[in-house]
Amino acid sequence: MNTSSSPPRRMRHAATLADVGREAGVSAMAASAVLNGARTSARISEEARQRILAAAERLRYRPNATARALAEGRMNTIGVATTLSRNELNQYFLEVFNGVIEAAAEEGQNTTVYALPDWRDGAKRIPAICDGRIDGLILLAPLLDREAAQHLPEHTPLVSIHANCELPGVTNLESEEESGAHAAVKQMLSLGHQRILHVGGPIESLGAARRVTGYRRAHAELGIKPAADHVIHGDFTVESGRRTLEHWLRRHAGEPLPQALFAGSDAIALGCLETLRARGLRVPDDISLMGFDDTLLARSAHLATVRQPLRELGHRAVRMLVWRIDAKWRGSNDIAPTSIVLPTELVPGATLAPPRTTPLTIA
Amino acid sequence: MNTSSSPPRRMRHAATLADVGREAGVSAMAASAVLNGARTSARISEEARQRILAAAERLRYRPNATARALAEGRMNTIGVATTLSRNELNQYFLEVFNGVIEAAAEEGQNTTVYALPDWRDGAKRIPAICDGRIDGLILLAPLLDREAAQHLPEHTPLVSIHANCELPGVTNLESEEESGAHAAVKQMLSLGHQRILHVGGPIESLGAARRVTGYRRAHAELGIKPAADHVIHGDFTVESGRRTLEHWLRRHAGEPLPQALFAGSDAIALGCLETLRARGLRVPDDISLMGFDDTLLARSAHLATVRQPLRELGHRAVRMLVWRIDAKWRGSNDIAPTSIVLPTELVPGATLAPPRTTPLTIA
DNA sequence: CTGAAAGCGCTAACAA
DNA sequence: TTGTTAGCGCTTTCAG
Repeated sequence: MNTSSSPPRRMRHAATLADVGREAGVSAMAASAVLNGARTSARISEEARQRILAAAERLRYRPNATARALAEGRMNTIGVATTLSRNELNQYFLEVFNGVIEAAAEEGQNTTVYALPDWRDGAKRIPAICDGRIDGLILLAPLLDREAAQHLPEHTPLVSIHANCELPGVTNLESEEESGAHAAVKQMLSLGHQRILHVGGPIESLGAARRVTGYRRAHAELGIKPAADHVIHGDFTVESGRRTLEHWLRRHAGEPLPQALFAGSDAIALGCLETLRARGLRVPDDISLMGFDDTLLARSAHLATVRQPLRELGHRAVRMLVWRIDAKWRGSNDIAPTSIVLPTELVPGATLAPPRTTPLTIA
Repeated sequence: MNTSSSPPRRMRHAATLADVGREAGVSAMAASAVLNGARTSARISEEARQRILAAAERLRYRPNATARALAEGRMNTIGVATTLSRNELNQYFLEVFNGVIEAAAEEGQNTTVYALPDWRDGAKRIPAICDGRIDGLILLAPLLDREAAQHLPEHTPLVSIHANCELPGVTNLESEEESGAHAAVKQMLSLGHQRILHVGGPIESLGAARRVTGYRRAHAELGIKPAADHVIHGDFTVESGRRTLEHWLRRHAGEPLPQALFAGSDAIALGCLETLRARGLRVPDDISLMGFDDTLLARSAHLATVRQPLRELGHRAVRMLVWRIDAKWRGSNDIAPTSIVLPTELVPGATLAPPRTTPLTIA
C-alpha cells in the first residue's frame, strides 16, 4: 500500500497509472488494460472503462515509455549507426535514412541515429549502443574487419546495408553494384570511349571494389585492357573526387586526357566536375562523366549515373530488422537471410557524349 | 532474496548488476557504484572494485539504459521532430541534422528522429512523442498556428529552429533571413537588374515571409516598386520551384522575361534552373539566379546563394536544449532566451551576371 | 566502507 | 470481472 508519506524524490512529470486508477477507483492494472491495451487476461466493464478514461483525461495521463520498455523488454526503437563526416554532408546517408524513417514509422518504431567518428574506433562502441534503448540496429555502410566483426553484440538483432565483409549473424542488404558499374562502363565504351578513368571510393570498401570489378569486366568483354593507373581510389566525398582527380591530372600532365570518367559515387563525380571546370574542360564535350548512386546531387548536376535503390534499401533494412526483433521476441528460430540484393539501373544525364574527334592533352 | 526458483519470463539479455554483485561477492549497489559511476555516498575498497570489474568482464555485463532511465528519470536522448516529404529529400534537414547529431554526441546525448507527416496533424502527436523516451525535443521548421501551440507538452523542454510563430516557453533559433534576402536582392539590383522575380516558399512560413520583406526593402531603398505578380509562393522543394516558375512563365507568355530570379531556397532555385534549362534559357547569360540556404545543392549547381548557418543552428539548438533539460533537472529557474538569431551571408556563384542588353520575351 | 530496502511506472501471472 | 503481487534493472536513502 502506498502510504505516500514521504515526499516524491523528483518533480513528477505526469500522472501514473496508479494515479489514474486511484482517481477512477480501480487498480492500476485495470487502468493499464484500458489505456495502454495491455493484454491482461480479463476484460474491464464498460462502466469502469469510462471512469478510467475520464480520470486519465482529467489527470492528463501520459504513458511512460521507459517504464513500459523495462517491463516489456522492448523499446520499439531501432538504431542506425553510421559515420558522418564533419566536413561534408552525405547524400547517400540522407537517401537511405529517409527510407529508414519512413519504414520505421510504418512499423511503429522510432529511429535513433548514432554517428560514429569512424568505423575503426566506432565498432567498439557498438555494444555500448545496444544498451536497451534500441531493440535492433542497422549498420549503414560499415567498414569492419573480421576481428571487429567478432565483437558485435550477440543479443541485439543486427542488419547491415552495404557492409564491406560478411558479418556473422547479420543480414546484409545491398545492390548489384558490380553489374551496375559494368553497365555504366559498357555504355561509355559503346559510345566509343577507349580510355576511361575510374575515380573510385576507398579501397577497403567492398562496394568500391565491386565497381572496379564491373569496370574491368566491361573492358575485358571488349578485349580492352585499361591502363593500371586508370583506376584510382579516394573516399566517397566531393572533396576527395576533386582532389584525387586534380592530383592524377598533375601527375599525368602532357599525356592524353582520358575520354571519360567513371566516378565511384555522385559525390566523387561532382568533385571531378569541379576539377574539370576549374581547368576549363567541358563536360561532356571534352570529357564524359558518370556517377554512381543517383542521389539528388546527380539530379542537380544533370549527371548520368547508376541508380542504387537507396531509399528502398532503407525500407527493406527496417522490415528485415523488425522481423528479426519480433522473431527473437517470440523466441522463434526462423532463420534470417544472409543477404538481400536489389537491382541497379542506368540513369541518363547530360554528362555523356561520344569522344572528341581530336584528342586533348592534359595541361 | 531472489530464490530464482521460477524460470525467467523472457530470455535474459545480459548479466545484471545483481548478477555481477553475486559473482563478485558484493551487493548490486556496490557493483552499480563501480560500474556505472552512481554517486553513492560511500566509496568502494580497491580490492572490491577489482573483483567487481573482473566479474563484470567475465559476465559481459552491459548496463541497461531503460532501467537507468526509469530510475533516474532521464534518458539522455533528445528528439528532433520534422516533416520529411516522401517524394523529395530535404537538404535543409540534412544540414541542420548533421549539426544536431554532432552536438548531441558531444553532449553525450542520443538523437532520435520523428518524421511527422505534416505539421497540421503532426502537432497533435508531439505530446505523445514526449513519452519519456526523450528528455527534450527540437522542432525543426515547425509550421504551427497559435492554437496548436497551446497543445505543446509542458513538462518537456522544447527548442525550435525556424519556427513560424512565437511558441510559448520554446526557445527559437533562427538566422537573419530578412537582411540576408535584402543583401541578395540588393546585389542583384546593383548589377543592374530591374525586374526580379521572387519564387518563394510557403506563405505561412515566417522565413519565407521575411525573405519577401527583404526583397521588398531592397527595392524600396532604390525607389523601385516591384510588380505585384513578381512575388510567387510554392513550397521549399525542387519540384515546387520547377512547377511554380513554369506556371508563372506560361501565364506571362509574351511579356518581357524577368532579368533575375531570387529563389526562396536552394531547392527552389534548382527547380527554377531546370525549368529555365528546359526552355533553352541560359543562366546567367539570359537570366540571373540566386538561391537561399547554401546547402550542398548550391555548391553542386554553382549557385549564388545566401548562407544560413544551418549546421551551427543545429549545434546551438542542441546546446540550448541540453541546458534547458539540465536546468529542469536541477530544478533551476534560470530563464531561457526566447530566441537566438545567427547572421547570414552572401555566397558568390556562377549564376549571377549583369542583365542582357537586349531584353528577352517569355516564349 | 558496505548492505538492505524502497521505489521509478509499467506489465503479467495468479488469486479471489 | 477485478485486485494482489511480483518483478523488469537500476539508483538512492538510510542503517549498519
